[in-house]
Amino acid sequence: MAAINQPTLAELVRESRHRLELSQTKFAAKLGVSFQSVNRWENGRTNPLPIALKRIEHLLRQMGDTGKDLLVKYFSE
Amino acid sequence: MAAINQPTLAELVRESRHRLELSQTKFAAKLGVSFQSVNRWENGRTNPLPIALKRIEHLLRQMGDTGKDLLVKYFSE
DNA sequence: CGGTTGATATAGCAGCTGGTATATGCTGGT
DNA sequence: ACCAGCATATACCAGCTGCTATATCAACCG
Repeated sequence: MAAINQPTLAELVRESRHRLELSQTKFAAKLGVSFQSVNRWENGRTNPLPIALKRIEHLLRQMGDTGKDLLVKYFSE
Repeated sequence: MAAINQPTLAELVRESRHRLELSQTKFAAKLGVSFQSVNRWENGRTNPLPIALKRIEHLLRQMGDTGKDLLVKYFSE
């Protein structure tokens, strides 16, 4: 946990989603949130709640090497 | 997913937590939410967001037989 | 060309969340 | 008896969420 919080939570979300090759709608479904939440995160309008960050971290872990650098960059600690 | 939503989400939360023998604070930490959220859920003041329900379902699945009946009762579908 | 479909962006609003703070009761220790 | 610690309950408020709805744009297709 403990993702960096500035200035790039938006990047984390968008990049994670792109690496999974999912639309905002499908990524949202995978996380268990609404598509609007993902959209707002990516456009910097709101920040993900901690439980959502935890899910994103979990997805990155499941991706193996594909998600490793993002894990290090945003969840190191 | 698709937990029943009435009249007993509060019971689901409290019962799940009790079976894990955790305080509200520790259960909250396990879920990735604040202790206040768990407290509000158990006292019927608010309902868990979908992503939180998903986490609760996940915990119940990890509990094996201990959580089986709750899964059936609240997450059947 | 016009129509449809999928993906994205944005708004408004009721309801939920986390942080901070206060209060109660209970247990264990001095 | 006093008190520190823990678990619980509740309040307030800024920020986030889901829902419903609208709008734009690109790709496809008849």
